[in-house]
Amino acid sequence: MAGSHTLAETESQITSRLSHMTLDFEAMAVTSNLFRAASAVRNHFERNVLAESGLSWTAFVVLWVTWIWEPAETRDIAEESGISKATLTGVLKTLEKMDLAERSRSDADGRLVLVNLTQKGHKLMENLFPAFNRQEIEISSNIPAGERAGFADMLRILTTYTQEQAK
Amino acid sequence: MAGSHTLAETESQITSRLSHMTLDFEAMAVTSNLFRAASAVRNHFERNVLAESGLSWTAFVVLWVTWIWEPAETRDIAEESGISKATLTGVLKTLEKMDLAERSRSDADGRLVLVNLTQKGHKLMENLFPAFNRQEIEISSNIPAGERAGFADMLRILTTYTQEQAK
DNA sequence: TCGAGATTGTTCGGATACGAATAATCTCAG
DNA sequence: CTGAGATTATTCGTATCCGAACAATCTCGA
Repeated sequence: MAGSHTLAETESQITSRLSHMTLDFEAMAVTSNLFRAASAVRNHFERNVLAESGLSWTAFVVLWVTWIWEPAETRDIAEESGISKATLTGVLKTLEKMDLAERSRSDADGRLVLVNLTQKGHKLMENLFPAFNRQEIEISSNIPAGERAGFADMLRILTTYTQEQAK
Repeated sequence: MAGSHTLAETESQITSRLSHMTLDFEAMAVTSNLFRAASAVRNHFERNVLAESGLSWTAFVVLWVTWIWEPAETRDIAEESGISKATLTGVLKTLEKMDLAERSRSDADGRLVLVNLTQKGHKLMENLFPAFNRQEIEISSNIPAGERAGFADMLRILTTYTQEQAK
């Protein structure tokens, strides 16, 4: 959502379309900006950090989660990555094809599948993750230092609330 | 990214994996929470507002943008919706199949395609959008009223910065 | 006028995304 | 010990999603 129209233009258009209604533009800005920001930041990472490694955003997140919790169970990876198990199966296929991760059956529970990074996968993450964090610092630097924690808190509040509603 | 692990657990794991590096966890929290929040809020909308209409998130956004700027040029819809032109072609096919939108060639410029909502599309949006805004208000109410505008501002700052970098 | 270059929407190939159905495995009450 | 029910990863069908290649159309200098 990287619109070329200004906020004022958009509000004006919306008002003319729904002039008979009362709308909360501030609430609209909160969610609208949330999606625009997430999309823009994600594209930024894909272009500036992930592009050269040939990883998609999701593939990187899966690789990252696996790297942190290795050996990781697929159900946990899916949960932590925010994707369905069905999607994860496909992403793991891609990562195996790239020789970055590998699957193995759990001895303790035959239903479970454990995921590990290959040596190539480890090497990649040891370079990629610091590069990622450098970009995170660069991006965060646009928010006043004193407000960063509060900003992160508000984001977490939104996450918690919407997830709570899901139950 | 809706993890079951606590922030402290994750930080501890990361530190043990990259103990030889200095990482900025606050910057990490900013971007990480941004994606979690966007994902959670989007899922919330899909379940609570979009599910009954059978619209995907993207299909709704495209419909919304078209509705506001109608008749809308596809290049603008793609830009405003944050998707590629290739993706838009597919989504428009879906919307046409659902009899919610329709395409037509521009008389002034034969390369352009103009998009309009059908009567059914208008009717849907006139019900859907207010319902959407009600949810936006509900979600935003979790952020103190005095901080909402500042929060939206910070999100916009992130969007502007990362898009600026793209040039 | 005309044609090289720019712009636009579509197609194509491949990856991501999910819900539902499925097969394999485990649990645990009886 | 056993089998009904629960849990897990995969497969299947369908819809996104994107970059690259493409065809149609427009622009504008010579």
